[in-house]
Amino acid sequence: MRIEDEIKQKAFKDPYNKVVVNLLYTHSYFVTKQSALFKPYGLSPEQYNVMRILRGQQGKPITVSSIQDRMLNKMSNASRLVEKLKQKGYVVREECPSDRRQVDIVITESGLDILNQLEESVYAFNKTVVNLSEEETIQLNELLDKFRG
Amino acid sequence: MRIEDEIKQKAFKDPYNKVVVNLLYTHSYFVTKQSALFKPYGLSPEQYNVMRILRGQQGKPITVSSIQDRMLNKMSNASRLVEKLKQKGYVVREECPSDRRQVDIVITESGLDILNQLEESVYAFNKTVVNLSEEETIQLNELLDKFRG
DNA sequence: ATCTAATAATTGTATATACATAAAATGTAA
DNA sequence: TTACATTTTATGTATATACAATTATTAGAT
Repeated sequence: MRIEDEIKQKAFKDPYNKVVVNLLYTHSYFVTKQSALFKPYGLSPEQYNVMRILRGQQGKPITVSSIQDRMLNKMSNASRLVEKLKQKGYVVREECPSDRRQVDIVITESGLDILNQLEESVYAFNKTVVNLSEEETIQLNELLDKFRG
Repeated sequence: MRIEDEIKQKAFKDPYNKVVVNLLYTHSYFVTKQSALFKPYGLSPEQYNVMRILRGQQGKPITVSSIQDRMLNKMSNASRLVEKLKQKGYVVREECPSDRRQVDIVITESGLDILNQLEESVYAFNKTVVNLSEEETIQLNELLDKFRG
């Protein structure tokens, strides 16, 4: 459905102003659907994402600021998010030996378990929710990459 | 820059899983930049959007629930957002005569003023921040529209 | 060695979001 | 009319976000 019809707006000034609204609206559409996926596990989407970052380390510790760098939402608070994951037992936090300012984070077995449990349903959900052919999806990826300059 | 490099992830399972991350990441990239635009005016992006919805009514009142329908973020709280705009003097709220459950909202002169002041810089910002040609932008709009099924 | 600046993480605070519930008004059926 | 469900808005609450400030540590300059 055209974005103009969805939000009942007559027209946009130009494609640039339209695409900005389209990005915001499509994001909201997606995260609203996605939230149901994570809710049963007591994880927020960004918490899931951080767990994936940690798993990608394959046992190697990663500091809080490196997590922050890789997070999808740069403005969120890695320190507090990690604290939430620690409370659930999904990560451990330990002082970095080489630099005592830093804190090393590692995912636990329990964290890996929950990630594996979630993984298949996340993959299936993503494929289902994106109403595009594979070629269109590749094209959309290219345009989004270029969008950010 | 490719999303894999930006978030330092090696690869994605398939284009669908990649495009989901790309959408979230690009959204965050955009709203982070955008926030500086609205801050001097004491408005959040969604507050600006609601003011635009109200202006689109051309003086005709609109109910809180109709505003909610047209908001970009469906989960946000139109009632409280309208209250914030009222506190700033940008909207007035009055009981709907035909249905006393409903509340009619109308933008004020002061609200229209601030909107006009913001408009040019928002248009210019949007055109600048989107690093795409006009054709690519049109294509991205089509793909986002289709994305939502 | 000491002073200063820079960095890493945490904490504080105000606002926003997500979601459930409540309160008021209306519509409908008996 | 009464009873009950539905609709519309507002409120309550827990969590998340945005951003400033603080604390602790390290790096670099003199």
